[in-house]
Amino acid sequence: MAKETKNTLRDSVYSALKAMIVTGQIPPGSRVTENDIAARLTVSRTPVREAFNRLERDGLVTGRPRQGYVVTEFDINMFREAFEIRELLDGHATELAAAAATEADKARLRAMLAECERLAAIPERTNREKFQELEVGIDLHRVIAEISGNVMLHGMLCGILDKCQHYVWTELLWLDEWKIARDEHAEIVDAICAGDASRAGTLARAHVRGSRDNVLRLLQAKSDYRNFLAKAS
Amino acid sequence: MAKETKNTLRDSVYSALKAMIVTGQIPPGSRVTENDIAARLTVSRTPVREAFNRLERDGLVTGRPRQGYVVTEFDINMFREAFEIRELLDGHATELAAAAATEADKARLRAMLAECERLAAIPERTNREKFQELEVGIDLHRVIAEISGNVMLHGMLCGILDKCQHYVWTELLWLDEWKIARDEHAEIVDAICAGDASRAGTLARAHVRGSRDNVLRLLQAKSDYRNFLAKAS
DNA sequence: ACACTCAAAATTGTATACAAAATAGCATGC
DNA sequence: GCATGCTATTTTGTATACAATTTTGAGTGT
Repeated sequence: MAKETKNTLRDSVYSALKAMIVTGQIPPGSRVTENDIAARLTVSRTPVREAFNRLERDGLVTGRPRQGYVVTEFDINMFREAFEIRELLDGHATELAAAAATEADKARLRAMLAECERLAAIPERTNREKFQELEVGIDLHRVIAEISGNVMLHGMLCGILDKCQHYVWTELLWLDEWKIARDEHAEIVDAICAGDASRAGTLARAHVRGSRDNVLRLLQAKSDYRNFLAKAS
Repeated sequence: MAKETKNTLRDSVYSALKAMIVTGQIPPGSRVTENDIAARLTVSRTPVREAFNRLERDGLVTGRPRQGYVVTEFDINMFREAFEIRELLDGHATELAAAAATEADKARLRAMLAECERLAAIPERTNREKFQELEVGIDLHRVIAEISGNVMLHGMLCGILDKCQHYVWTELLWLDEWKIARDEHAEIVDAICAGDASRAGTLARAHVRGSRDNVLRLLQAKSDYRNFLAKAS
């Protein structure tokens, strides 16, 4: 997970809070107070405040003046927007990666695929192992963006993935389209290794659209269910 | 310029600092100390620190622990990256805008074009009026992104434009391709008003590539000149 | 003249104290 | 019983004090 402990408290608090949010330990919609976090991490409020500022800029929490911070809740529309952008950025990054990947890069991607396969092959695996597979699958996209060589593109894509990761986890965990994603990842990596930028990009865009459809279908079902309950009462 | 004075000091400081950086009052590469800014704005260091945190997240300043903040300096490569992303995002946003624009939106765009024309027609205009024209030209892209309806896309594009705006200003001010940009803007707005998403997107992408070429050519010339001087000494 | 060391100054990082505002709870009136 | 208004508590916003670290510069020795 690349859990780097920086030398300043502010960075530690930022990393810790971000991890708690991304992994869903602090669920979306929950109110978070400075004193609370400061006490939990045994630091003063100052570094906590600065961490909140950065998280707000990341879009992971939203804060209104004098009303504190709330872990950002995504609605269906925000997901639609995020995936729309991801299709553009991820597609382009994958094209670039196909043109720029060194042998070491290709080996790295193949290793991540193998790790996914290994985790998928475990019989009667627990949620922990499912989470791990999802995480490696998401990291694959981060690494591809890194290989693209466009640092800004990499940063922006990571930002979007961070914002969605928790939802992707908790939602997709119950879906059974895992093998599809694995196959698509394998195809993308293949195209990159073959240096076929055009094919890699097309595959990546289709993959993002597929993920979007899965997530949106689930969220829509949830929403419909809530409406049904509301009408019934 | 949409100069909104928020109710908290932190936001005011953030806006003020951002404006100073974006307009080049604080030139790129210059070191900025907390005490300095705090004194200039007659506030304590606390809100200044928080503003810095956000600006760092925006990429407008870069800070290393215990070494303070420096206004981010863009090199040629960062511009290449930024324009590469802008081509994707701006192109897509323009496509969306062509499909989503209401009559009020179209009127707004046409008004901005007219304002550009008016500023361009002023005889013997000063730098101030040139700046204004550039600013409206950049704002046009922000507004198009807003009309697209994708809030996240709008936010990301504004972030990129903010980072580049100062450079675009100071560099392009000396170029004479203004009429080209005006004509391209007019064509884009025409396509949007006609509801021709495909054409609007294509035009927008070509326009971004054109801007990129202009900026990169200037920066390259500068860089070559510096190298020439270095070799001569 | 140059390099090196050590101390002093400046600057950031953190904690805490105080002020302002919002929320919550209670009491009062209808 | 419910709504309304006030107070009390909680929580954020800002300022300031202190600690830690980096930078600067003077001074000394070679």
